[in-house]
Amino acid sequence: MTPSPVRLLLADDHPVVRAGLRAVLETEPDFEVVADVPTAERAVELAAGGGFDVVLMDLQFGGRMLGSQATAAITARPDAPRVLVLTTYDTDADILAAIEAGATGYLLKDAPPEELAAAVRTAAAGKSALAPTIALRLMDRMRTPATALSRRETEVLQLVADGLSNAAISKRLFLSQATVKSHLVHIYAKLGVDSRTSAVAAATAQGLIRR
Amino acid sequence: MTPSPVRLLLADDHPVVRAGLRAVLETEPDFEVVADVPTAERAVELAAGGGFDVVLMDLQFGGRMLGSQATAAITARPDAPRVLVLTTYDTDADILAAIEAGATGYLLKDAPPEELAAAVRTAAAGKSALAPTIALRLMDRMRTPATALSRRETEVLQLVADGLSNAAISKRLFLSQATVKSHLVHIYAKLGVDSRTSAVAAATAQGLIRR
DNA sequence: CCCGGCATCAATCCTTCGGTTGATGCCGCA
DNA sequence: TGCGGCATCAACCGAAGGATTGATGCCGGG
Repeated sequence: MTPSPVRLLLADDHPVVRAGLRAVLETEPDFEVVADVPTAERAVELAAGGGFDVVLMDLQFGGRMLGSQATAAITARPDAPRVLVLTTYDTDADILAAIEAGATGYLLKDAPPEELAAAVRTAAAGKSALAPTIALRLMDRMRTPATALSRRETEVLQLVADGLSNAAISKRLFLSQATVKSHLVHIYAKLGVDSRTSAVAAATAQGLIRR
Repeated sequence: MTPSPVRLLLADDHPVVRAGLRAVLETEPDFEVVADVPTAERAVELAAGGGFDVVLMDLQFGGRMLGSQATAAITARPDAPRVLVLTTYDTDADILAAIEAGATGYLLKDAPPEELAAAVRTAAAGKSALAPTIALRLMDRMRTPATALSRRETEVLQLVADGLSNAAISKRLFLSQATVKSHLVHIYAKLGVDSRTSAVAAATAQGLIRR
């Protein structure tokens, strides 16, 4: 008998990557790449129509909707396909956002083809598929919660990285400057630094915030 | 008659991207993808052996040798193939490094297949092939030298981005703090900002420094 | 040859950032 | 139910960073 194949939807804004994924995945006899789309919006539309088992979703699209938002939109529906996030970078923020959005797995684009195929099968079976690097990262984060910034702290630090002053941040977030400073002090302690610029440097190095 | 095809070497550490480039380029009848390699070192070795017209070279490899170094090594030899740099990011520093290393062209990975093929043909003919975005960038830089940071200024700003204080920077570069501050003032003026953190933000946004 | 940009430094002033201490309310978990 | 983490705010103070002015030597291009 021929088992029913795994039906795939590819979403990535790079034509070359789409072609590469197609080439790599179609060598697997039990995979069928049904469609590939260049935007997150198209992915949501197509996925809503049904007919897919697994969606391979990039996180960074050239603007507009984020991959994590698209992931949330897709997984929110009943009888939704599994979403495998496939991205180049591995910032903590991205990983958590994807997982919270309901992604079944998280892979890096430099993964070898076998790993990729294995992850797709794992995802199709409904099981969680995390790249080894990612898994390690999450373990680390669990083990040392001291390093983990709170939601609010991350928010503040991101604005610092964007070049805002404490005054500007306090206005943006409807806080007093005292609160902003307080958050920063906690951030410094967690990151082991003693200035805003080095906090940004440390956080970007650890992938806690977006560049 | 059949014109002799353009013989290609692909260098990229992402298996998926290599497969994608192969898939995209092999649809062109006048292209022949002779080999693809996952490291810059292998690219230099193979290119040294001859037999290639154009090398498609990634800039970011997963460590060790940089694409720009490999580019320099390849173009340094007599009778070298043309090198087309193909990368995801477009920081000014990367672009200039690649061009100084002797790259014939510079493309972004999100380029559509037609653009890619056109660039390869242009490069094979020995002409310069720059992606529109990149060309614009260079024009901008030429037109407004005010925006261009001097070597020293870039050096200082990079250390600021790394989280160093003025005192630390002055020690690192064997300068007085006055000089560091002076550089910073010029940097602020050129970038149109008024603090170190926003200078870092602006510079990373414009790709003037590494993240 | 001289102008202009780059790199270097000094001295001043003052804004604001950073460190400290201390306090409150809320929520989740044990 | 009470502890601890998170988020919020206040007041204070010292210092680092930023603004300003001004000056020097070097080098390359017009």
